[in-house]
Amino acid sequence: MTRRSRSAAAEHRASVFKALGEPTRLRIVDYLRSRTRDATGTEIAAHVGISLALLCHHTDELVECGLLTKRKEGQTSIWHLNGDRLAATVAHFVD
Amino acid sequence: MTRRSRSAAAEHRASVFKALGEPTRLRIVDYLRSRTRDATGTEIAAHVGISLALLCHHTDELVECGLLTKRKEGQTSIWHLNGDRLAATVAHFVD
DNA sequence: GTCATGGTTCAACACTTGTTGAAGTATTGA
DNA sequence: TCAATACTTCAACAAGTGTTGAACCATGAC
Repeated sequence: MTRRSRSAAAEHRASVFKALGEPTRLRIVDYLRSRTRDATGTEIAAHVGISLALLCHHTDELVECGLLTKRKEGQTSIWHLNGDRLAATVAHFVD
Repeated sequence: MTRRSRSAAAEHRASVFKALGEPTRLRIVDYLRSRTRDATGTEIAAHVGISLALLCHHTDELVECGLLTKRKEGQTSIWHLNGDRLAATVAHFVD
């Protein structure tokens, strides 16, 4: 691994931690982890206790860093937690 | 665990992730992890490539969330990474 | 078509954060 | 005592962030 790609990897790892460093977003991730199935926007918003507008803002960040993916079914958005990405990021700190 | 302490724990977990979510701080933590011994302020600042003033600012945050502890030997500050705290925080995401 | 539902985008705001350079403090050596 | 070292604190600034409410856009039911 080159110096450049190593630091790029560090930047990306930091972006995941940054996303997790916001209590509301951490609750979104925790909620998705606690379920076995993916969740709709309204489900998440209701569970976390925030508006859909705010949910959109936070899910944008979580998608940006690769922690969440979205698919649309009709008018409903369905969110999927990328567990591998999460595991890979924290794996750095596990011996 | 009560609802209150559970959310307090989540807040604290978020504060650790927030600290790790800044590339410069992540590099400080990575550097301390890569060493076997604790490091002085000048060592860290030199390795990470930042001023002592900026290092102070970032170490404050890392101490605040319990990731780092400091001891003084004369005029030198020596930083110790709290590996247990780090492991405990990310353990949540490891099955 | 009308209406409700579920989501997205926008503008605006207060607040926080990373960074810099300069000034200040404490310790050590000559 | 003088000077150097190793931080620490301060003030200031630009940039970014979380939150809100309103407006907007699709989709589905009737």
